[in-house]
Amino acid sequence: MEQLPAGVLTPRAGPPAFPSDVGGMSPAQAQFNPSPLIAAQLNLLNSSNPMINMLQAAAANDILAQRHQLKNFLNGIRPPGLQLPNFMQHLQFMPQYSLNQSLDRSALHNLARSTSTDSSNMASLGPRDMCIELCVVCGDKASGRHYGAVSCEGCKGFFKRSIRKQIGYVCRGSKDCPVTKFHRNRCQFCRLKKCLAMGMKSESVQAERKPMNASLVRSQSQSSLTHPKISARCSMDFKPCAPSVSHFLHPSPSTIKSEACPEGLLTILRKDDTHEHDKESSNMLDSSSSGSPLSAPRPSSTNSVSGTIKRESVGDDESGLDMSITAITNSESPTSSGESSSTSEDLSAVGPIFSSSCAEFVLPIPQPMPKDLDIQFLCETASRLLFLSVHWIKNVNVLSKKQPVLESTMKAKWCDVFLLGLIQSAPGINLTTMLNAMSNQLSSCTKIGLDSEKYKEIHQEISYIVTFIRRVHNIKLTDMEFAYLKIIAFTACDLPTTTPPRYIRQINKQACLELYEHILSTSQSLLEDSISENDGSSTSVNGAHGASATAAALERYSQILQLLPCLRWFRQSVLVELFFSSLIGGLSIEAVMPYILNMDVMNIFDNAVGSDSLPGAQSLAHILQR
Amino acid sequence: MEQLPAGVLTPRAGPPAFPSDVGGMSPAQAQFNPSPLIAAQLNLLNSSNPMINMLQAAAANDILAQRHQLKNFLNGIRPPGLQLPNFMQHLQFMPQYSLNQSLDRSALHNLARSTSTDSSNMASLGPRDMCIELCVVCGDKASGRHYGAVSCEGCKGFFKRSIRKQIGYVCRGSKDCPVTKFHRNRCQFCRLKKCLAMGMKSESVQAERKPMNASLVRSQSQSSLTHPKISARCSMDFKPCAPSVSHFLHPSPSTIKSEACPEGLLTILRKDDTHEHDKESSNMLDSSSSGSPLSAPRPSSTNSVSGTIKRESVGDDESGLDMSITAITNSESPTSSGESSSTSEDLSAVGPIFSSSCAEFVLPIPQPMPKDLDIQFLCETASRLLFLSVHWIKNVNVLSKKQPVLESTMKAKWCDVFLLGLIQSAPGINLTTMLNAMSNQLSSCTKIGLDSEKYKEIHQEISYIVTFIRRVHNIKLTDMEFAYLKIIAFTACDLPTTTPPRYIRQINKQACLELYEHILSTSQSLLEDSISENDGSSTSVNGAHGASATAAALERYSQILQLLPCLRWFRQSVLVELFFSSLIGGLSIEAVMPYILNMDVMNIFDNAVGSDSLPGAQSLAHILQR
DNA sequence: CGGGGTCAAGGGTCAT
DNA sequence: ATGACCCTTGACCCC
Ligand SMILES: [Zn+2]
Ligand SMILES: [Zn+2]
Ligand SMILES: [Zn+2]
Ligand SMILES: [Zn+2]
Repeated sequence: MEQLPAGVLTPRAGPPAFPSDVGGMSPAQAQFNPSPLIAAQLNLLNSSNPMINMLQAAAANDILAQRHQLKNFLNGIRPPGLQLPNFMQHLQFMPQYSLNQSLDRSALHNLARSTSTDSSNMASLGPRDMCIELCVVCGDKASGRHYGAVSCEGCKGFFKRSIRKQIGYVCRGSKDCPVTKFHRNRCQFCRLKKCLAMGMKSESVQAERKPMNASLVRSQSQSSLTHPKISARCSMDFKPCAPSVSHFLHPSPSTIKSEACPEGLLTILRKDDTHEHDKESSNMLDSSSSGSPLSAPRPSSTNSVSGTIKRESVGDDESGLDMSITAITNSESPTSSGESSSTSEDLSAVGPIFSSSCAEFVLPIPQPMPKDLDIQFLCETASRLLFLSVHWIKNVNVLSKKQPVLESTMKAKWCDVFLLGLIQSAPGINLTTMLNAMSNQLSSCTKIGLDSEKYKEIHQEISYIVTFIRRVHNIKLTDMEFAYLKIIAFTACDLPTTTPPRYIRQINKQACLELYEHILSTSQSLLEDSISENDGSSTSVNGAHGASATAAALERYSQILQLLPCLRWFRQSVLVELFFSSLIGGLSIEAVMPYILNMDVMNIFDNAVGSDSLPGAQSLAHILQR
Repeated sequence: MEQLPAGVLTPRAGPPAFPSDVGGMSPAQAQFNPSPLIAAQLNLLNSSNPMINMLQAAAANDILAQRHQLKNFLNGIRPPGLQLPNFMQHLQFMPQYSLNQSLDRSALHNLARSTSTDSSNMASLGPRDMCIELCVVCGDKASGRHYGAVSCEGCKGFFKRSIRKQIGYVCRGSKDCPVTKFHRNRCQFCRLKKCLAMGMKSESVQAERKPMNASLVRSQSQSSLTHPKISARCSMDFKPCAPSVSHFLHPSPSTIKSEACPEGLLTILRKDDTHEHDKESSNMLDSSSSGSPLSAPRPSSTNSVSGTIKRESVGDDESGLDMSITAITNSESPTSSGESSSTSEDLSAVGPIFSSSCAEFVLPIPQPMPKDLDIQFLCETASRLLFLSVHWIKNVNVLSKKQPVLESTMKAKWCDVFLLGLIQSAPGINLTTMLNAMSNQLSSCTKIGLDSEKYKEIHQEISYIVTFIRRVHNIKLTDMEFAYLKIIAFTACDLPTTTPPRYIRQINKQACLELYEHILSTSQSLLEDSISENDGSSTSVNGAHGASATAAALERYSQILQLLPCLRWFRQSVLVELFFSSLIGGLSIEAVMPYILNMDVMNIFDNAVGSDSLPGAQSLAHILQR
C-alpha cells in the first residue's frame, strides 16, 4: 500500500461531507449558503480546516475575513489561527454512530470548549492565536493530521503500530477507559477504539517501507516470545527435567542428590516466572479470544502460535542430555560436516555442539535481591555467574572431555564467557541500574581517597558494560544464540597473547556453522508467516524466498558475530577488581581456575539456597584453604 | 468519509461531464454552472482519473461495473454495522472530484480490475483506458515524460531527489526487488536502478534553483575555498556531474574518479594494475605488493590525462571536482579495463559497494626503501598509509557523499582502516622485520631514559601488530577481502564510545552480505582446491556440492569476520605515539581528520614521488600552518 | 509539455 | 511499547 491519493482529507480537497455536516450540526449555519463560486473553489482548493472557519466567517457576514482567507487559500498560505475546531475534525468524518456511541466525555468537552472559543474569537482571530491544535484522541498537542484525524505523535505512532502488527488488544475495564494525555497508555484497547472512533483510517497505514529481510521481523517476534518465555519454560520444565538441568550443569553422581535441590535453587526464579507466565498466558488468551471489534482481521497473531509451538518443543526434549541430543538431531535441520573427532560417545558425532536444552543458562540469583545498590550482592552474583559460566562451558559436550585444553583455554577466556553470561543475565538482576548506582557511588568514593586512576578504570569498565548490555539487548539474542556466541567467543582466536590449539579452532568453525544454520532454520519458519502478511499485493516477491531467508540469516549472523569485538573492550584485571576482588583476594582467576573447574557448582549453589551464606565466596575460600 | 459511496450508489450519480452538482449543495444553486475556465484551472477534468472512468461506466449504463465498485467500497471502507446517516442524502450531490479523491488505491485497483474483466466493457472503456499512460518504472499513472521516461509524479520526484542528493542507496535484498506501484517505496536502490534502466537520464536533473543549499555549500567549504566563482561553476557543472549516477548505484570506476582527487590515485594504481588486475582475479595477492609498487609512482603516466586536470584543480580551487568530473566523463583513458565492463554488468554482478577495481589498495612507498630500520621511513610510510586509507574509504561510493557521517565515523575509526591497510601492505615494506627492529631499539632506548611505561606500551603495541600480521596472513586475504573487511570494520558498531548512525550500520550489513557472496562466488569456482586448504585436518565437507560450497564460504567468512576483534587490541593513543607523533605533534588525529579528508592525497604523493621529501609530514605541516 | 518547488502526511529511528 | 524527532514521498502548483 502506498500513500493514498489526495483524498477528502487532504488539504487540497475539500471535505465532501462538510456541507451536510454543518447543516446537521447547526441549523443556523446551514442556512447560510456560500456563493457557488466560492464554494466550488473552496471545495477544491482549501484545506478542510480553514474552510470551516471561512464559512463561519461568512456566516458572520465578515466579508473582509472571507476575502482575506480566500486569498490565503489561493496563495496556499494558511494562517495559523485558521484551524478547524477540534470537534469539527471528527464531526465531519465521523459516521453517525460515532457521534452517538463513541463520543466520550472528553470529546464532548473538547467540542464544547472549542466551539465557544472558536466562535467567539473567530472574527478577531486574525493574528496567530494560541489555539494550538489538540489531538482528538487524547487531547495532547497535535502534530498535524494523521490517518485522517488531527492527532499527536503518540497516537499517530500508536495507531500505526496497532494496525501494522494486527494485534488485538484487550480492555480490562468496561471498555470505557478514559483516553487522555495522561491515561492514554493505560488501555490500548480503548485508545485504539477511540482512534478509530475519531476517524483514523486503518487504510491509511501503509506497509512497512524497509522490509528488513525478515531478520528484524524475526528478531522482534522472536524476542518478544523469547524473553518472557524463557523463564516460563524454565519453571514449567523444571520439575520433569530437574535431572537434566543438574546433569548439564554437573554430570556426576551428585546429580541425584542435587536433583531435589536444584528445584529449590530455582524455586526462587520459578515464583516470579509462574507469576509472569500466568499473566502472560491469560493475556494472550484474552486477546485471541476477545474478538472485539478492534481485534484486527487476524486476531490470533502468529506470535502466539509459534510461541506455543516453540515452548512445547523445547519442553519436550528435556528428558536428558543424551535424549535431548537425539531429539535435536532428529528435529533440527541436518547439520553439515561436524566431523568432530574421536570419542564417539560423548560427542554424539552427528549432532550439533549442543542441544537447545543445553543452551539454557539460568543463574541462581542470590536472595533476597536488594532494591538498592548492594555491592555484596553484586559480587556474590558475579561469583555465581563465573562458576556457572565455567561449568556451562565445561559441559558443552565437545569440550567436556578435553580437560587440558579446556583448562588452558578457560584461563584465557573465562572473561568472555563470564561477560556474555553477565549480559545474558542482566535483565534478571537489574544489572544496568545496579552498575550505574555503583558507578555513582564510586564517584563519591574517589573523593574519600580511592585511587583516582583505579577509579577511572573501573568507572570506564562499568560504562562499557552498560554499553555492551545495551548493544546486545538491541539485537535481542535468544538463549540459543547466546549459547553459540559463548562457544564462539570461547574458541575464538582473538587474543594477542594466546593462540588456541587446533582442536579449539575446529570447534570454533563448527559453532559458527551451527549458529548460522540455527538462525537460518529459525528464520525460515518465521519468514513464511511474515511474508504475505501485510502488503496485500499478490505480485509479491515469490522468487526470492530462499534467497531472502538466506540473506536475512546471514545478516543476523553477521550482526551477532560482530558482537565479539566488544568483548575486547574489557580488561581482565579491571573486571577482577570490579567483581572478584573479594572472591579471590590477591590471586588471579587463572590461578584459581583449576579449582573452579573442579567445583561441584550445583551442589554449592544448592546448599546456599535459602541461607544467608555466600556460596561463591565461601566455597572458594574453602577451596583455597585446602 | 464512509458516506462517499453514496454518490456512486445512487443511479443519479452524475454523468461524466462536468456536472452541475458542484453547486449542488442546495437545489437552489444547482443551476449554477462553473465556468469552464475555473474547471480547467482547478484541474477538475482529468481524463486519467479512475473516478471519471467509473462515472463513464455509469454513463454507459454499466450497472454491473457500478455494483462491483460499490461492493468494494462497502466492504473496504464502511464498518459492518454502520448505517447511513441521514445527512448522507446530501452526498449524492457531491461533486465528483470529491468522490474520486476519496477513493483509495485499492478501490481503484478493484475498479480497474472489475471493469476490465467485464468483457462487455471493453468497448466502452478500452479506448479511454489505453490513453492513460503508465509509469514505466512502477506502473502507476504517469503524469508525463520526466527525465526521459514516461513516469509518475512519484518516480519523478524520487529520481530528482536521488540524483540531487547523490545518496547511495542500499538494497537489503538481492537487488531484484519488485518495483511496482505498491512496492516502489520498499527499496530505493532497486527503484533507482529501474529508473535508470527505464531510461531516466540523470543529466536531465538540474541543479537546485532556489536557495544556495547546504549541500552545495558544504561541498564547497570542503574545498576550503572562498572563490565566488565556485558556486557558478558548481551549478554549471552539476550537469556533467550527474551522469555518474551509477555512482551510488554501483561501483563504476568513474565513481571514484568523480571525486576530487582520487582519480589520480587510481590512475597510478591502474597503471600497474592493468596487468596485475587480471592476475588479481586469479587470486594473487602477493604479486601486487611484491615488485610493482616500488615502481608504482609512474609520475609520467599519471600526468597524462587526469593528472593535469587534477593538478590544476588543486592549485586553483576545489572546483577541480567539477573539472575532473568532466574530464572523466570524457576520458576513458586508463581506467578502461574496469570501467567498460562496469556499465551494465557490474550492476548485478558485483556488489554495489565497490567493484573489484576499487578494492585495490596500493601504497606509494617512499623511496628509497631503507635496508635497515629507519624510523623516518616508517613514519613517512605510516602517514602515507593513513592518508591513503582515509581517501580509500572516502571514495567508497556509498560513503563518498555522506560527508558529515563520513567525517565523524572517520574520526572514530581511522585506526581500524589504517591498521588493516598496514597489515595489507606489510609484506611490501617488510613491516614485521622493521617493527621487530624497532622494538629492539626501543628496548635499548629505555635504558637511556625513555619513559618505561610508555616504552612498555609501545613495545606491546608493536608485538600486537606483529601478531596481527601473522594471523591475518595465515588466512591469506585477497585484496577484495581486505577491502570488504575494511568497510566492515569501518562501519562496525564495535567501539564503546561511539555508535554509528543507521546509514553506516546499513552499509555494514550490506558489506557483510557482499563479502559473503564474494567469497561464495570465488570459492565455488575454486572448490576443488579449497578443500585441502589450510588446516590439513580433514574438515571435509561431505554434503552435496552446493551445501559444501556454502559451508566452506561461511567458514571463511566467519574466519574473516573474526579478525575484527583483533582490531580492538590496539589503542589509538599508542598507535599515534608509535607512528604519527612526528606527523601531528601534540594534536590528535581526530583534530586533523577534516584536513586529511580534504587533502588532495594523490597530488601530494605525486609531487613527492621521486623526491626525498616527505609528503605526509610535510603536507600536514603545511595544512596545520594555515 | 516538462523542468522547477512546496509541504502535509506518510515513513523510520532510537532513547526511554 | 512509546513518542519526540527527523527523513521521504508525491500531489499539486509554478514557470
Ligand atoms: Zn493523542
Ligand atoms: Zn479500556
Ligand atoms: Zn512511477
Ligand atoms: Zn532492492
